[in-house]
Amino acid sequence: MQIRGFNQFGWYRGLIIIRPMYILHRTFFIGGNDMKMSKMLIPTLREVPAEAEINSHKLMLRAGLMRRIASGVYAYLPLGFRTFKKVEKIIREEMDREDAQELVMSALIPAESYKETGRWDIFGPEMFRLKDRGDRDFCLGPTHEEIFTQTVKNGVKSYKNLPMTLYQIQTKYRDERRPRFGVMRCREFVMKDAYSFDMDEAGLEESYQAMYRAYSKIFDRCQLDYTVVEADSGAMGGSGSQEFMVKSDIGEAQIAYCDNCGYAANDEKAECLEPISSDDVKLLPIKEVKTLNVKTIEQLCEFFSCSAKTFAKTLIYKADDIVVAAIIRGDRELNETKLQNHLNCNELIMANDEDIFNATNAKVGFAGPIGLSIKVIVDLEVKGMVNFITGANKTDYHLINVNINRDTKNLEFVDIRTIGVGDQCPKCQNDISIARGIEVGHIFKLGDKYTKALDCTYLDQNGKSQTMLMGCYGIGVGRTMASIIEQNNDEYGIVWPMSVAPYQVIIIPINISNEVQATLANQLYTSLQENGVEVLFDDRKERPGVKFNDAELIGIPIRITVGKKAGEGIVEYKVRRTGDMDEIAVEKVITRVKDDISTL
RNA sequence: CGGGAUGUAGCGCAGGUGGUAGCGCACAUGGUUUGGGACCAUGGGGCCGCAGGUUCGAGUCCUGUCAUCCCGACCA
Repeated sequence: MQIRGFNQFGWYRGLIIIRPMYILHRTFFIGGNDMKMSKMLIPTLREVPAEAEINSHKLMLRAGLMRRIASGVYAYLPLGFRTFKKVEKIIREEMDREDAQELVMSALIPAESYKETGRWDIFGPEMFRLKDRGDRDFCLGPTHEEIFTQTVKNGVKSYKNLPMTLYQIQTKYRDERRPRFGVMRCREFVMKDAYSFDMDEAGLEESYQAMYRAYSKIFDRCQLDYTVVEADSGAMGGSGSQEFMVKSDIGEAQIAYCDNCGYAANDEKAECLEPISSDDVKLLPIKEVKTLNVKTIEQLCEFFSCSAKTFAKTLIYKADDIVVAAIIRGDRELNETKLQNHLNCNELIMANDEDIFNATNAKVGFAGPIGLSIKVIVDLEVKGMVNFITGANKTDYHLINVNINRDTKNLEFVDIRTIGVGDQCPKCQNDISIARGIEVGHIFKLGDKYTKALDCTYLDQNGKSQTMLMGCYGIGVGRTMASIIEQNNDEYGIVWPMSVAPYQVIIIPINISNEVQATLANQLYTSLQENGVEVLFDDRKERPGVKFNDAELIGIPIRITVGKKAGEGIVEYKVRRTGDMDEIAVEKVITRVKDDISTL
């Protein structure tokens, strides 16, 4: 199927016009010429706006990098936009190095594109939807698998053109239920998304590894401390995916990692091993116990005066309208991703009171594995539990001394719990550690999920039609920028790595009204600019303290102060990150700056 | 979507029991200052989120609504 206005020549013509404008703007013009602070929009704040909670968000507002437009929608101000463009530039360079081709798709997308793969419905309320004047459905693109696949389908016919990786750096729209933490999780955000198209598995693997290399270099160049973790690929299908996680306490994802063997995985994905059961405990006969109004695990612990580990809790879920039961040890957390993958369903929600009553014949709080007629999935760990307590499927009753192998049959045993502290590494059995991370990048082997649905094929050497295999790869640009701040700040403000600093140097004349200082500072400013250094000139009629504080807040790596010794041709040179400070002759500034730019 | 909180000047906040809206910072002008967020004087800036209601009178009381943030649920 062809999208209107999107035929083979249409999109190609579009590229010719749009791409040069876009690239010129974003790649080469990091900024204008006059970098005098007295005329620039850098609205720093002394106090933290009430809207911000985490460090990076507070600092981005205080340093005048951005402002909120609506919940989850932000504007980047001049200083913030410079860093933003630098991150984009790094991404662009590393993508290009791996022979990915840049293009730009539209953000406004007709519904048909998503209807064919079913995602028009699957996305649900997370997709921003709108209609044109002819009442046709459109959306603001949340992600572009369909569009890229269609474009490649129409533009690539032969094995001779493969493999091919395309990417764009473009604004995405997702109507998040709860935007959070400034640009970390927002509703309008810029994403670098790339899509690879290959002939076979081996090719996909190669394209995937190329992106792995590119991503590692990108985050290295941003000086981020990150880990690559195994990620869940269930809902998207495909054969594997990894996330690039920036270690941070404010991260929304939990990572399970092993210091011994290097295993690291998102906790949605991390496997839990089946514990070795000991057989020397005597199995006792089942007994029914009246537990009037004792429903929760806490209440049960108190009632039976024992720990949560002696219970098996039964959770009732609705998987695409089918009611199922999931059983895990009382103190464990159910991993909904694992359960959803096992059930292979689109939607998994906790059942309501009515469904629970119909399924268990009892009020909420008294469900158990024995006598249930619905599908029951039991966590591997429960297999080894001896004489445990569980609901009796009868209001106000529990059963004690239940043993799953003895007392039930035909249940499915699956790993459905979330890994936690005290668990073992699935690879080497050492103790696993848990940390939090911010997902800044995700690489994904999609396989034929989209190419098959959209019939994206090529002709092989034998003239036979084959389905292409696809990978997709995303980086959140704003999120990366915020993560850099999250990992690089101190009590005074941001400490930008040189590679992404909005300016490399800031010149501060102590007293701009002093002619000697003003002249020297101006000369220095001009000669640094002539030498290709990105320099900010604080020519404001402010007291020194104000300028120093602002310079530190906005995090410029090198500060040059022109003060008392201006007459002798001596200035003060300070490195933001280390705090190292010394006085040097003006003539030596250029060399020193160039040196520091290449090493810091 | 459930729970909690907050909306008063650009930012941070104060405004018992109703009586013409204030403070600090920021901003403008003049002056004195100039190596770590100066001081003095003068000045500008407000539909107290919005809409109803009660009242002679509402920032304050009542109802509704919108927005923002936090916790949770959810999630390419």
